[in-house]
Amino acid sequence: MRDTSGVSRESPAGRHAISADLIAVLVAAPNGSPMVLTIKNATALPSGPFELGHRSLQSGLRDWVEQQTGHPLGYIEQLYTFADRDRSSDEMANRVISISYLGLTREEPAHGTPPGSWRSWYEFFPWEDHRAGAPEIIQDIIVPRLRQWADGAGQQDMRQNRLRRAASAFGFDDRQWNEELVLQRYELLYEADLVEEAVRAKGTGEASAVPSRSMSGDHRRILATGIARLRTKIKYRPVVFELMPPEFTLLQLQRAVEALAGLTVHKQNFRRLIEQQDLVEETGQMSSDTGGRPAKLFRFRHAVLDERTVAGTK
Amino acid sequence: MRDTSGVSRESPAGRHAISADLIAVLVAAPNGSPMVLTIKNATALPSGPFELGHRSLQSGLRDWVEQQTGHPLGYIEQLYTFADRDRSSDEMANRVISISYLGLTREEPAHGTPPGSWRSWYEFFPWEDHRAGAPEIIQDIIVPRLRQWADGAGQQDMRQNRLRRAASAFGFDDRQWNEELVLQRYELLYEADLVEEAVRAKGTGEASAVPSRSMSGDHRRILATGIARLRTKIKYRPVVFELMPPEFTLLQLQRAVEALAGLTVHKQNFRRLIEQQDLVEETGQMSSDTGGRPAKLFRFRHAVLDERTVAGTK
DNA sequence: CCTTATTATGCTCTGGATGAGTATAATAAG
DNA sequence: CTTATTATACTCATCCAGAGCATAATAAGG
Repeated sequence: MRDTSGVSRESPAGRHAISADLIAVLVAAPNGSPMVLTIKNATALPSGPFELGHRSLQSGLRDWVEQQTGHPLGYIEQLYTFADRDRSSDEMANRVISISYLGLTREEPAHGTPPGSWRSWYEFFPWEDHRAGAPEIIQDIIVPRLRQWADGAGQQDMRQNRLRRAASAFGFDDRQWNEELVLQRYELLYEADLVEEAVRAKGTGEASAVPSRSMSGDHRRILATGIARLRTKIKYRPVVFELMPPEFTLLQLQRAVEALAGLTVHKQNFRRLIEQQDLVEETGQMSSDTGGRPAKLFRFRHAVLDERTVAGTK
Repeated sequence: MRDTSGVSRESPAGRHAISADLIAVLVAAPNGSPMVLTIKNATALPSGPFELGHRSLQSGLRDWVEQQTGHPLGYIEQLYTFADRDRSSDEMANRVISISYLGLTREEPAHGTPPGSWRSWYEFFPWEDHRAGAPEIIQDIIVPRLRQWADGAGQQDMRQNRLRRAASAFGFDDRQWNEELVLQRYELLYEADLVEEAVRAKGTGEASAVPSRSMSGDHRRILATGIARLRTKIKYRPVVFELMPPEFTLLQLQRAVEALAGLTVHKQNFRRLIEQQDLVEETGQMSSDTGGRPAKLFRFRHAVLDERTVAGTK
């Protein structure tokens, strides 16, 4: 605090060498399924070193992703920067700072795209998809094991505390399900040794993780952070449109929102909200893809972005 | 994307050396004035190198701040990570990544505390304080200069666009003032060369900055980010209490919220909101400090934090 | 003692947003 | 020509936030 301000920075003698990584949570939502780009057989998020040549972190990520996927990145947002010591397995000499980003892209690349591949994010978080009601895995597996974990606590008040946190995260004991608590839920499961990563890291003997696809390192945690951020963001900023094709029906838009939120919404109310906010305009075209009455096609009104501080959906 | 996952990370050969800085936006709000800790005669935010010895970024910042200020840090939140090339003046050889944090502390240090000193954040952003109505600086200086700037644009649609953005940021042309747009407003003024930093960086000849205290580098921008984050956060998380003494009256609490938001709130509605959310409990004591009917003293109910996903104020 | 200023606190009214339901229109498929 | 499916228009009740009115409790000044 004394002598190092941001600008008249002295020469960095005495500082340790640190390298920086970019990690991306890349999201697409083709026909109402929320996909995330993974590598290494769906065990890791795409990442790469931050090169000195880049103008900024943001542009470094954008260049790198567009080069790799061949698709433009619609929206980029920084998620979080990690430098925890236990992140890199055991190398102490050189420390890695990981800067994670959320990126939205309009479509998944058509051509095969190994080595990266798109996965539904609910493979990693099966308890997060409530579009067809609360998944059975919650009542059947998660709740009993969390109760067990709470009972395992020493003192009375710690037991109470664990139970309260579990109930509020997973919405039992007449608590309401809150779709935004993705990270809290993952962290709770981690703390209770109910995800594979926790068993692996802590070396706890009896592994009884909740069935779900795990990732290496803390990548699943980063993914949880990205999903949580996106679920809150769509409520007050019109970012869903970054995932939509140029023209779409209102039902397609609704399906995309539902895919992200993991919840269904009331159709009529959804339309009322969208239209009264002037987020979209008719193209004049109709779509009759899936049987039933043909739907009007809409496009996003880009003008709203600088018209006012714009609200999102739902 | 091909071969660098987060975990089986190969040795960092070929990567360039990078060093990391922590920058803190430290906020206190003694008797209803929002203060930020500065150094170097209020031209910079406190910052320091990130050492390898620290367990994590967060704990590194906490250790460092508590050691420097002698006061515990109630709440810490990461703001943003910068690595723009133009941040460090001209040294290209070694690049600095700056990780900025928002920290809330309960009181300003009693003893003198040079070299750091607390300043009202409205010295840096005089246009942000609307507690006594919209400041004159907006109508008298900012709006005309922004109109001038918009008129200076080449094409018609660019002129329109600039005007729309200005009106939405500063709430003129019957637009509503939105206290959360702190960063947008600063960036707009920067773009229009109306803050000293822009004149300095771009070397634009005629300097006609809006009167306000500037900072070195992009520190004022970081401060704007912190204020904006805090103004949104108090609406859905009970973080104001991190700035309050253990016991306080409801009016003191209201004054703190108003100081942060830069707005006045309806007293009765504020109290209704606080009490119906069970955020506070009576201590049984009364305070008769300032004349008038004595007020009940309250304390924050820490239990609410794990009871449920808790809302904030306003 | 009485008036005034100041603050705390209780209560009401109103408009808008939100959640949820009902009804009707337009198409395809059998 | 019936059924299934989707789009789209209304309606209704509830909740909440903004705003105002009224009253209680104190200090200070005449």
